Amino acid sequence: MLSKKTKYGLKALTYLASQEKREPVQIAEIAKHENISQKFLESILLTLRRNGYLGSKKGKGGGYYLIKEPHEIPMTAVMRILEGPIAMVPCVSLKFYEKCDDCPDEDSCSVNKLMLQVRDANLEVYRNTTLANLIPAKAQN
Amino acid sequence: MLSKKTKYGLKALTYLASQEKREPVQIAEIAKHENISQKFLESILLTLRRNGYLGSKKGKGGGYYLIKEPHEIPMTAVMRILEGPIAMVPCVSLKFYEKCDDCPDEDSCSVNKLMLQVRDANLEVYRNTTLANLIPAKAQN
DNA sequence: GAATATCCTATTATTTCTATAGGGTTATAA
DNA sequence: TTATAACCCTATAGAAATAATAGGATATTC
Repeated sequence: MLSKKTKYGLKALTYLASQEKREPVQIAEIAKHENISQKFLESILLTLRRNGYLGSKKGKGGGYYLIKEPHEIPMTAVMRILEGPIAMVPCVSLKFYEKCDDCPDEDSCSVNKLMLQVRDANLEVYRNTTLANLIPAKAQN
Repeated sequence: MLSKKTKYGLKALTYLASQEKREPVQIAEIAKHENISQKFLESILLTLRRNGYLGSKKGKGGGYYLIKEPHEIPMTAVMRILEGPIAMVPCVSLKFYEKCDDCPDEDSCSVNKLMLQVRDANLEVYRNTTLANLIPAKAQN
């Protein structure tokens, strides 16, 4: 299951990307528009800012805005920041690799074999999709 | 993350599939060979039996065995039985569809759009993989 | 009928996820 | 410089899912 954190983060990013101008958008506005708990969204946006995808401005007229262009934000990055590993098991993870305690030999492990394929299939999608691809047609003009 | 339930189930199925004869294998043997808690494995095998993939025999010389040939057991089925929906969000699930509470319009939802592609990529893998593909080379003779 | 192994239900333990609370800090406008 | 409106940060509690355990019932073999 996709966590709400990731779901909300994606929605917020898309909302920011579909803005005509790259001017700060208040948390409250995003939260209201996307039906998200404001406090929860706050922590999500903070995470995205710390990872270099959002900028923020304090005080009156402040808010969050995209630092990069939507087509420069690949889903691999977003997923890893918000959801964590793309792989379903640590033993096939590129960025979060860990050996399984219970598995003596990865090469002969059926789970490893299957999950390797799944990882590659997912990576293919995430690598070929950027935030720009997620913006609804209506707002793309 | 892949649940342990699914992981253990896959390992058990592979172990059964790699047996030379389709004779009952005891839970204890599978659990020991695959480093799985026996009681936990018991409930997993029971689920697979109830879904028509395993047969069982009680009493001495009893155990579990495959009912179908490995190449007749697609990963789509195994994953749905053990892990649940293949989709990461209910609103793109083929077998477990549910509308999102928070999302007014699926067609314009960026999460929906992305997760649809992810689902299709995963389905492609699971549909083209059967239990037979997971058996280690050593045991395939 | 004794031994063996599955069958079945219920319960507990653990972990992760989601959200909230509440205060603190900082930038901006007037 | 004061009020305002935003961001920043930590802690924690509630809920849900996952993982595992316990104990007895039932069926089969010898």
